[in-house]
Amino acid sequence: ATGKSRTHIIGAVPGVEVGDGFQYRMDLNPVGLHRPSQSGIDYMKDYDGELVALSIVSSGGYGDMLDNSDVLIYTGQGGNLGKKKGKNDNEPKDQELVKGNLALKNSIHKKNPVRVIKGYKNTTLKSSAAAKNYVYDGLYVVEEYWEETGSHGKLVFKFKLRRIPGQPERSWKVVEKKK
Amino acid sequence: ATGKSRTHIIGAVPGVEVGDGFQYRMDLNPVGLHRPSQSGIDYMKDYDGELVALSIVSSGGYGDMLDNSDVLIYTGQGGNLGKKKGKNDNEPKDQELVKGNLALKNSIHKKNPVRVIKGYKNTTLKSSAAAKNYVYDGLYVVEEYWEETGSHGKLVFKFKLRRIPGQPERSWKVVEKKK
DNA sequence: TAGACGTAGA
DNA sequence: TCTACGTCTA
Repeated sequence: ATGKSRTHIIGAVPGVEVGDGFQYRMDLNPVGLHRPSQSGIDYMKDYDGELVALSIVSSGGYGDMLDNSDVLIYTGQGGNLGKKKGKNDNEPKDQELVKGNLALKNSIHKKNPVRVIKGYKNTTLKSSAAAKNYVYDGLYVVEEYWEETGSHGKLVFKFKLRRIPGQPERSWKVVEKKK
Repeated sequence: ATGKSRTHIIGAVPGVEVGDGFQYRMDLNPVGLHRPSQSGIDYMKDYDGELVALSIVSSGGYGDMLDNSDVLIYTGQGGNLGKKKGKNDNEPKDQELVKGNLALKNSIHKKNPVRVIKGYKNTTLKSSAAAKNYVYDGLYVVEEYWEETGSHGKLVFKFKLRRIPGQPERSWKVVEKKK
């Protein structure tokens, strides 16, 4: 919470441990966990020019499950899946294999660790009185991806991530809070 | 920076002194300085049912001057003055004497103190290495307001605030930073 | 310059 | 549900 680092860190971030909680998306930036203020996928250009994924935030905004298993299915970005406020461009469209989606795909064969932050908006962590909406869940690898056709008939990417073994167990309990 | 207070505080906020700096708009919320995440005017319903202004953030986004004098001219909200990203509703329109604008107007005869936070986006405070984009400038009273017609031909409100005497001098120096 | 799993309050 | 002087990266 000092100045601003904003470095492209691959893998574990010094000083950040599994279970660390943060109140706002933007609090993830200065510690180096996840730089974008809204986008769910952070990525960088690798030494060979390929995009690789650095971290993802899974907040349930795209309908992805948030359990404590070691497998996470993450929906790609784009296609107007987020609840748009813009009046005109709400029409769903095909997702494209670019930017964050392309980075996640590349990370499959790169086998690089990807940080996962889970967002529990409108929920309360049992062990914490203060509002910690985002919790660092540890390092994952991207195992595979596939295409689906949403109920709206448009293309959607799904990425299957698996938590790397040997990391601290997640002991916190998530409790739904009625808004 | 603990939990969240979010109380409707009129006047000075305990623990916050003139010159205190904050990095993000949202950092102003938990300390009780200014609750809205984007809106420039915070207000509440007074005991008599009238809206009164609690605080304003002057970031220069509406073209207001930011000097160190004791008088501040603040532009009302609404009318699509902020640089809109929405594609369709960019058309400027008359500002209305409601919400924050009405609260500022009422504060004239209420004579209640209004907190002023000055935003120096894309600038650096000489005395601070870390990014402190928002600085608490102290308590002001709203002396008068008037209407203007913008270059676009639409109605705009202007509020004249005067810094209450006897508060600490502001010693920091603002230096423009090329982006 | 525009897009993105943002936020708070009315 | 929508507005609001947001904030980051590409």
